[in-house]
Amino acid sequence: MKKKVTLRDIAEKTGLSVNTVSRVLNKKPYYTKEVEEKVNAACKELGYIVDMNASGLRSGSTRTVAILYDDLINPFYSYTTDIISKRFEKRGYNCIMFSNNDRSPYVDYELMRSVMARKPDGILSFLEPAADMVDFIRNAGIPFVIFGRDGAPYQMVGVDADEVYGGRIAGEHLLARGYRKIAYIGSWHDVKVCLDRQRGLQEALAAGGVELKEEHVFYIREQEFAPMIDKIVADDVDGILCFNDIIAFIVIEALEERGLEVGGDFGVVGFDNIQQMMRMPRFLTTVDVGSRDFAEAGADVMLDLLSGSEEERPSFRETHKSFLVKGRSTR
Amino acid sequence: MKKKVTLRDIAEKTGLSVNTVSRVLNKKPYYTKEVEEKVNAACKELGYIVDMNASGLRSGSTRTVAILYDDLINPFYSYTTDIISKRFEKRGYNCIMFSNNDRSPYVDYELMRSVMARKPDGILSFLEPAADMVDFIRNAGIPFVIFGRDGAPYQMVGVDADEVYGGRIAGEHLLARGYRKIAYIGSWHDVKVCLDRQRGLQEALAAGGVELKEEHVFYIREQEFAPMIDKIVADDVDGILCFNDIIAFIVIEALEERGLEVGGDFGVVGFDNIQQMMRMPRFLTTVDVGSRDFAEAGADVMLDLLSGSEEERPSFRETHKSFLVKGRSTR
DNA sequence: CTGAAAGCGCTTACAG
DNA sequence: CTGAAAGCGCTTACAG
Repeated sequence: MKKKVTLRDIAEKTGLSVNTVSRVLNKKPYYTKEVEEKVNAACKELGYIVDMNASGLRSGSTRTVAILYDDLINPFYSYTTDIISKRFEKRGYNCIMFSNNDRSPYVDYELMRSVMARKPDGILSFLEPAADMVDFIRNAGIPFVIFGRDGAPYQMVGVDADEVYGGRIAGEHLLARGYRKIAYIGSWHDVKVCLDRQRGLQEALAAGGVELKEEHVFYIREQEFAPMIDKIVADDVDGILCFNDIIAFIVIEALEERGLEVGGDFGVVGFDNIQQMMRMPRFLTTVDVGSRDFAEAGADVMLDLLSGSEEERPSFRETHKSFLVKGRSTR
Repeated sequence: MKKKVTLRDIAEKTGLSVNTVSRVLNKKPYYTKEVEEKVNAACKELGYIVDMNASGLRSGSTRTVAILYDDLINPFYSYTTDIISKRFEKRGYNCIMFSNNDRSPYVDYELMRSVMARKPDGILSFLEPAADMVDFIRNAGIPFVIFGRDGAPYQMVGVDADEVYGGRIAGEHLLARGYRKIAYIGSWHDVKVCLDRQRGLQEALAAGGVELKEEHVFYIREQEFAPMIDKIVADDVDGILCFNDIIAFIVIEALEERGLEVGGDFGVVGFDNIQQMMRMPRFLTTVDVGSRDFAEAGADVMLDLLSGSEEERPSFRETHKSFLVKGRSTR
C-alpha cells in the first residue's frame, strides 16, 4: 500500500513550486524545456497520478460524462454505449453509469440528483425526461443529449432516427408480404419513440387500406402477457410489429408454444437488428436504424457541446435513414 | 443556469454551521430533531445536492467502483454489467467505465493510470492483469476483483466459473453426439479462461479416445480468419467448440457460406448462452455458466470488500456449476 | 517564466 | 450537542 504521490511531492523533488509542476503537467504556456523534463522525470520516478476529483473540484470540469440508461441487456443500448463510451474515453472523458434501477423509463428527480452529485460535464441519456423534469434539466446548466429519442418536444438536443419512417417501412413490408390483420406490441404507451413507430405502422397500413385496430395495440411493460397472446390468437392476427427485437423474440416464443409457426402465414417484425450486432444468423425480420453511425453521431454531438464555444445551442435532430432487413420471421 | 447551492448556503439559511449541516446530512450522531428538520427543510427549499467530488476528496472515499471491460457488445459483459452496476447503485456506489479501447485483453499501466486518477473505492475487472501489473495493482491499495476469471494465478480475488469443467461438458456433448474430428476456436492464446476451456475440451476428448490436434486449435483474435476456415473444411473437421457464442455465430456463418450445414453432421458449440439473455429462440448449443447468479456473486464479493473490516482478505474462488444447453447447432 | 496565496465544497479532528 | 479551523489535492488569479 504505497503512499499517495501528490503534486507536492513532485514539487519537493524538483525544487519547483506546486504551481509550476501543475502548469507543466497541464501543458499551460510558459515553462522552459529544462523544467518540463525535470517534472516529467520526477513524475515518472515517483509514479505520480493526478487526482481528477481534486482537479475537477477546483477547475469546475470533471472530465466525465454521465450515461443514463434503462438496461444494458438490450444490445441496442450496450452496443451503442460501447461505441459512445470508447469515443469519450479517447477524448479524455470517463463515463459514469446511471440506471433508472427499474423504476420507470424516465429521468426523474431522484436520478438527476444522483447524477448531479457527480458533477458530470455532460449527460447522455437513453431515457426521456419526465414531464416535470424538463425545466429542471435545462436549468441545471449541464449539456444534455437525449440519445435515440426525439429532443424536439423537450426543446433539448436529441440524436434520433426517424422512427415514424421506421414504423412505416415495417408496415409496408408486412403488407407487401400479404399480412392483413396486424398488431403492434409496444413497450410503454407514453414513450414517444414507441408511439412514433406505432404511428408509422398505422400510416403504412392505412395507405394500404388496412386498419390498425386499437384493440390490437399492446404495451408489453404495462399489460399482462398471456391475455395479450390469447387475444392475438383468438382474433386471427397474422402479422405483428414489435417495438424491438427482444420483444419480438418473446412474442415469437409464445406464439410457437401456441402452435403457430412464425415465418410463413404469421409474420413478425422487430426493431434494432440486434442479430447483426452479435453476428447471429438472420432469423428475425427487423428495422435497422444504423446503430453504429447513430452512436458515433451521438458521441460527436456531445463532444461538440462539451468543447463548444457557444453557450446556447439550438436543439436539433440528426436523422438517419432506417432500412428493413428481411429475415425468416416473415415470408 | 442556477447558482450552485452549497453547504454554506444551507448553513446561512438555517443559522447553523457548515459543520452541523454536514453532520445532519451524513446522519452522524449528535444533533437535535429540531436541527435536523431545519436542515432538511432548507435543503429541500434550496435544492441542495451534495458534491461527491468534494466529499470524496476530503473523506477518501468516492463511493465509486471502476468497471474494466473489453467490450459491451458481447452480452456476457453487458448482461452481467447491468446486474452488477444496478446492485452497486442500490448500495450508493456509482460505476465508472473503463475500456481497454481495443488495445489488448489485459489491464495495463495506461489503463490503471486512468482508473486510479478517479480514485475509485474498488475495481471490478473483466480483464486479467498484464503479468507486469500484478504487483502494481496489489500495491495500489484498492480492492480488485477479477470477474469471470480465475484470480488464483495472480493471488487476487476472482469470481469465476470452473472453466475446465465447462470445456469438459462441451467436449462430452460433442463426443456423445458422434462428432470425432474436433477443433477449438479460442480468442487469445494467452488468456487463461480461454485455455481452461480448451483444456477441458481436450480432457473430455482424451477420455473418449479422441485427440484435439494442435493444428486444430485456433485463436480468432490472432489469426487470419479465412485460412482457419479453409483448414477446418479441408481437414474434414466435424465438430467445433468456440470460446464464446459470438465466435460460434461468426464461424457458423462462414461454414454455411462454404456449403456446410451446421446442426447435422457438423456440430458447433459455444459458451455463455447469450440467446437466453435476449430471449432468443434456442439455436446454438452452448455452455451456460449461470450468468445471473454469477454477476450477483461478483457484486456481492466487491461489496463485501468495500465494507470489509478486514484489511487483508484471502483470495478465493466462487465456483458455479456450468451446464450444457442443447440447441440445433449440434445433432 | 515562476511562485505564494487563495479557494473549489466538503469532512475530519478537535475544542467547547 | 454545536462550532471554528484545518486540510483533502488540485487549479486559478495574481504578483513579481
